[in-house]
Amino acid sequence: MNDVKLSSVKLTRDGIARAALDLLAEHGLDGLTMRLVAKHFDVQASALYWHVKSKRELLDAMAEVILVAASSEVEAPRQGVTWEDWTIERASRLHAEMLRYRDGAKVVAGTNTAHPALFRLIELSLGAMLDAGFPLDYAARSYPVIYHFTIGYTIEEQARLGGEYATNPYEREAMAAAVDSTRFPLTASVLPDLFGDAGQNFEHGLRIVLAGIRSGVSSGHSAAPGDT
Amino acid sequence: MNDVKLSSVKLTRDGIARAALDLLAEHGLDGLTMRLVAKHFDVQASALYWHVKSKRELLDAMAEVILVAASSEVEAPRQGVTWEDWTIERASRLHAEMLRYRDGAKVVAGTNTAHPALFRLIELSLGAMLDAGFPLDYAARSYPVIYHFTIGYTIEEQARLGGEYATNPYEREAMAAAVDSTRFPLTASVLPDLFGDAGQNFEHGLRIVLAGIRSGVSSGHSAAPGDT
DNA sequence: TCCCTCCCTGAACGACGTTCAGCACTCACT
DNA sequence: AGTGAGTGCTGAACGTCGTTCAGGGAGGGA
Repeated sequence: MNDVKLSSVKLTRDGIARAALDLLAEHGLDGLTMRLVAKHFDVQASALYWHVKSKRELLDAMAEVILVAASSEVEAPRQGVTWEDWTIERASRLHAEMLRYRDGAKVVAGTNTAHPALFRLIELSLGAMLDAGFPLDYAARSYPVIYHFTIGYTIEEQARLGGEYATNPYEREAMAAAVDSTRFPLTASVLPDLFGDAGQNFEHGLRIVLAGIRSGVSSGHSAAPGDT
Repeated sequence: MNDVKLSSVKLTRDGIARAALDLLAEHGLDGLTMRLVAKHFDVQASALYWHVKSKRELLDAMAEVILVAASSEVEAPRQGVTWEDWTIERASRLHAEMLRYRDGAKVVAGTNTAHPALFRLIELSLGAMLDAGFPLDYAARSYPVIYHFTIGYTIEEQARLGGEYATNPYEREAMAAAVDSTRFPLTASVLPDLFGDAGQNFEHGLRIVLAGIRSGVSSGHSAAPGDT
């Protein structure tokens, strides 16, 4: 509704990033301009450059807000909680946190963030995997799979939520019209499952990944050249 | 080297997309402008708008080129070839095709493409999974996991390859300096595995996903409301 | 010959990211 | 009280971007 002059709050790097994330909902990633963010604070666009070096850095700060929100206040799995359940909860939280903002996954994807909260999450995850019986180097090479799947899934999910195009090409009818059901009968019969609006598909994928990790692939095990 | 006036080839939507992909290598996604693409053809930028409705559509066309290149000339797995090996080859090809162009994964991620070659690939994949013994609805909900992981992995991989930042924050030293090895000893000891330049990490992740699919997760099975 | 369609030019528009000189204001230090 | 060094912002400007649009030349069918 009212974007303009909401606050008069002190400008900070973090505050700017949070405001930018809120503006994302209404204007999308393409519509997110420096001037728009500045207007939110009732300020000139150039004022932002005192707190943020560039728009690139602003986007990084936005990604950091999401990632930190998803990883803060995490504790190691309590006794009785399986590694699987604990991990699903962590990944689901990241999923939900990206979903809160339009194009949230695209903001996070491929951005560099070196916040301690993230390393803490990784540390706890590795620890949990060790406790679950995995070798450390196997855990280190397998843990990112969860993250990568989460990112990839959420990007696709948010692309389906639209905004990008005038008429959403992921609409049930549009998809059904695009796929020739005589050439591709299997595909046509399971379109809702493939490009699912089901919502539980994320957890389904997550469980697949975890089961895969659990099943313990033994490919070329080259131990890291460090201490023995 | 020489970007300017290479061709005098007839302008087509497809040709423009291919040229844009080539220009991506040198200029990156941010540096890819309509005027730049136009200059490659020795033409005014506005000339492109006869063949392409907008830059958004150009990006879609670029994604289509990549996806079609990765999925064309695919045949069902030949006898004796396991579903796993066949799938790994398919995913690796997509991975390689995105890797050919800088920011290739970001171009593909979340873009809508309705080319028959893609549906054909999905159809063949579903068929292969049926032959491997999976129920159709399970296959339909699990197959995208492979795609999502591939996208997520490659985005992160290309982000590490840099361009985005002046000094690459993924450099071995930069990362090592960022993580406090007394607070996060596990993380610090396996940094190369986590943010691996190993190269074989992609296949490792792929095998995990496939093992997970094979292991057959049984979560809330809500059969698609269609034919029985 | 005229006309129609196909492609492209050239100029322009508004908006974008970013820079920079300058101005008020705060606050420590003399 | 006076001063000087930051701090945080204004207002104007620069170059570039995506996109639009009137117009024009080339070529083929009538």
